[in-house]
Amino acid sequence: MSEEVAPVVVVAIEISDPALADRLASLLGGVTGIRLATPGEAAAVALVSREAQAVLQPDDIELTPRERDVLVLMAEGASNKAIARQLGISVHTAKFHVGSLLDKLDATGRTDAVAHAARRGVIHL
Amino acid sequence: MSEEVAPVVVVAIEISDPALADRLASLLGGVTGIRLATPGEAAAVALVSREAQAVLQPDDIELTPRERDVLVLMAEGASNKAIARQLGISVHTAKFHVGSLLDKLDATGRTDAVAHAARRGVIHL
DNA sequence: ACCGCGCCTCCCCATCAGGCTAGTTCCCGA
DNA sequence: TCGGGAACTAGCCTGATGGGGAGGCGCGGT
Repeated sequence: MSEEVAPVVVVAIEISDPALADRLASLLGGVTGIRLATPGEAAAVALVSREAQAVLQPDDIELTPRERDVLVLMAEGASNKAIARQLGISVHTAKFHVGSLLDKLDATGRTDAVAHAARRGVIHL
Repeated sequence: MSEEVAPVVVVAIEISDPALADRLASLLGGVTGIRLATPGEAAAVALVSREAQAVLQPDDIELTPRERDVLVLMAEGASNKAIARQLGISVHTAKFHVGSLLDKLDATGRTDAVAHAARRGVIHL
């Protein structure tokens, strides 16, 4: 992006455990002198898992079966209309499920929701 | 948001560069929720140098620098307005870049674009 | 000098997205 | 038997999204 005058260390979080990764991200987010690497960005150092995956089980966010259906279709880039058609439901219902998905995944939009879900291991891209 | 009894994450610093290691140690020392591992202690995660790890990016889809910037922001769920603001460009230009991104990534929408990019290793979530 | 391309700006416009309130069934557990 | 949650449907509405065209500026290669 730009030359860094201040010695800010860019840290990439590369941890398989979504919950732990999330926690570290929020923990490090507010530290001055450290910046979390944006996805795809080259980082100076990386945080990697050092222990067998024992810390926390990937806390499966409690999604209803229907929400999972909607989520995978969203990850395919399907619109609400497409979701409705492929699931045999109305667009309103599709939007309903998307809405609660955004809520549960703490996302601001469907793109954010898919990214969050992928990061936290709820789905695989 | 619920407050969980979050255990302190033990972080080991395994970086060959003494200056960088030192700097990270002091930066992380004051972060609540994180404790630096004493030498030999079992740590949940480790900070490692990223330069050693080769950047494996199989098929780099030819994206312009600006498109990469936009893509990264898109992956974080940013709207065109947010992209424009964070990149210091107009919403129109943001839409322009998003448009060519959709084109190059063969996506039907921004969610699809991010999913494609993640799948093809252009970015990692 | 010329062209192509990255990058930027602006316009219009149809559609989509997401938040809102408000219903309906069905089924399970207290 | 009476909730309550899941699943579904619906309307309304504002803002976001994405496709289209039409330019301008700077740079590097031919």
